[in-house]
Amino acid sequence: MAENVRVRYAPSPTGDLHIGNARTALFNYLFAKHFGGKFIIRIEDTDTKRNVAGGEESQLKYLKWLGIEWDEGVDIGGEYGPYRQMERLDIYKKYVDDLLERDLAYECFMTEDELEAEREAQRQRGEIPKYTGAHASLTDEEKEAFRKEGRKPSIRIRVPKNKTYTFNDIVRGNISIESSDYGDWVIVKKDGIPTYNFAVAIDDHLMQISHVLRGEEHISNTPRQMMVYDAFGWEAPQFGHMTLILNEERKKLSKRDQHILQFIEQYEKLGFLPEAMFNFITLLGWSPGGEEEMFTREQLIDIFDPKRLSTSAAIFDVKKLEWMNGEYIKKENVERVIDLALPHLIEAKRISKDADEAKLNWVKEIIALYQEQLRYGAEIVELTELFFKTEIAYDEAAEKVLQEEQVADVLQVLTDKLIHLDDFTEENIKEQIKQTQKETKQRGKKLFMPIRVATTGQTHGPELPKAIELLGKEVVIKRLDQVLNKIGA
RNA sequence: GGCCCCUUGGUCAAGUGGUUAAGACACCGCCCUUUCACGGCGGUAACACGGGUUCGAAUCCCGUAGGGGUCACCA
Repeated sequence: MAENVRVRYAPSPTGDLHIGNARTALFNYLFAKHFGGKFIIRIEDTDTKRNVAGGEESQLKYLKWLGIEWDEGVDIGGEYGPYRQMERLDIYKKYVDDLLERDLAYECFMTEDELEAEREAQRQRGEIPKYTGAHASLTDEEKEAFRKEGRKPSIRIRVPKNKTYTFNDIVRGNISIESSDYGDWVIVKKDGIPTYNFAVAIDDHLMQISHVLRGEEHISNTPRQMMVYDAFGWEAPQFGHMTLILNEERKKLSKRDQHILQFIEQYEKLGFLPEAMFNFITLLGWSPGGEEEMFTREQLIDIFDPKRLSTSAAIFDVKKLEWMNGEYIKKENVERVIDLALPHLIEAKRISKDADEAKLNWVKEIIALYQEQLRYGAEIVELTELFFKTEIAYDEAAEKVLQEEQVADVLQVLTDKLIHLDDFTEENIKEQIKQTQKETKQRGKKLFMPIRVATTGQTHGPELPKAIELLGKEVVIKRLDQVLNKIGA
C-alpha cells in the first residue's frame, strides 16, 4: 500500500465543518500520512444553490485549526488542479460528450413534475421509485420537439443490466449490490452541471486517488461511481465506508439535534483544545488496540491502522470529550489555559477588556487556581462565579454544613483573626486557620467546611487559603459576618 | 417497503474457538490531602434472541428481533 497513496477529503462549501466530516477528514489525513502518501482537499461545489458564502474558508480554517494539513488543495494548488469542481466543468464536459457519443448516456427531457408523478405511481404500486427509462431511446425528432417546447435535457447514464457490483470495502469487507437496484441516473443536471456521483468519479480518477474513505451513507453511491469507472475502462480506487456518528437516539446526527454541538467551530469557541479534539475524534470509530488513549498527532499518524476502523456506529459522548480536554488542560502551560479561559470571563462581563493590570493579574490568578478542574474554557465562568458575585447562594449541602454546631465558634474565631490580618496572603491565611484550629479544637472537615461554605457558598471548590486571598479581605469578612448573622451567632 | 450495513456494560471500546470477557468516560465507595481539587485504589454494570457446527463459542454458519443507512436533476 505504500506506493502512491493519495486520498482526499472533499467537502461541500455548504456550511461549517461538521464533526462527522471532520472525522472523515481526519481519518483520510491519518491514512495518507501513515502510509507516506498525499492528502488532497477538493471542493465539491456543484450544488450551487446550497453553497454558502464563506463556507469554503470556514471548512479550511477549522481543518487547519484541528492540525490537519494538506498537500494539494484549492488554496495551495497542486499538479492535479483545479481543486474546485465548478472550475472543472470543461473537463467533465469532455467525458460526458464521450459517453453521449458512445450511447452510454442519453438526454432525458422529463420535468421534475413528471418524474415525481412517476415515482409516486411506483410507490402507490408498492414498487421502489426508480427511473424507468422513458426517454432512454428518444428519436431526434422527439428530442427536437421537446426542445421546441423549451425543455432542457438532463443527461442520464445507462445502467448495465444484470450486473453485480462488488467491492472490497476497507472497513466492511465484500459488499455486493445489484445494478437492478438503480434506474438510469442523472450525470448532468438540466443546468449543465454534473452531479456528485459523476464528478466525484471523474475527479478521483484524474487526481489519481487511491483510497476513498468516507461515511457509510455513501455505500449506495459506490456502484454508481463504479459504473462511471467501468464506462471509461478505469480502475476504481479502494473504498472504505466508515460508520456514522449518532445522536443519543441512535439516529444520524442532524441539524435538528441542536443540543449536541456538531460543528468544530462551536468547540473552538467554547475553549476546547485542538489537540484534544483531534485525539478524541480519532477514537470515535477507531481504536488503537492497547489501553492508552491519549495520543499526539504524530503518535496517531504512526499507529493508525485502517483495519481497526470500527464497523458499528458510535454515539458522540460529550462527557468524555470534556474529560479528555480537561486532561490536556491540566498538562498545558498556565498561559495557554489563561488564553483559553480569559475571553469567556470578558464575554460574561466579569472583567472588562481593558481592565488595568492589577485586575487582570487577579483574574489570571483565579484562572490558574482552577486549572486542575477546568475542562474547557467557557466553563471558567460558572466555576469562578463566587469571585464576582456579591450575593452568594448556599446550596443544600452547604446549608447542611452550616447547621453543624461548631460552625459559629469556628467562624467567629477566624473572623476575629482575619480582621486584624493586614497582609492578606495565602500563607498568612493558612496560618490563621491553623490558629483557629488550636483555639476551637476543630480540625479537618469540621474546621474547613464551615469556612469553605461561608466564604465560597460551596462544599466543593478550589484550594481554600488561596481562594480566600483572591476573594480579598473585605469580601471575606463580609461573607463571614453574613453567615454569622444568618445562623444567629 | 426494496436493497445495503450493523448488534459486547449507560457511552466509547478490547477481544478474531478455550480469558475470572480488558481498558476509558460516567456513576458509587474508600484512601491521600487538616477542606476542596488533583491523584491512587476498588465497586456496580455487557456478549440482542433462537438454532446449529465443535470436545469447547462473544468469536464460525443459519434464522429471528432490533437499530441504522439509502432509495433526488443534494453532496
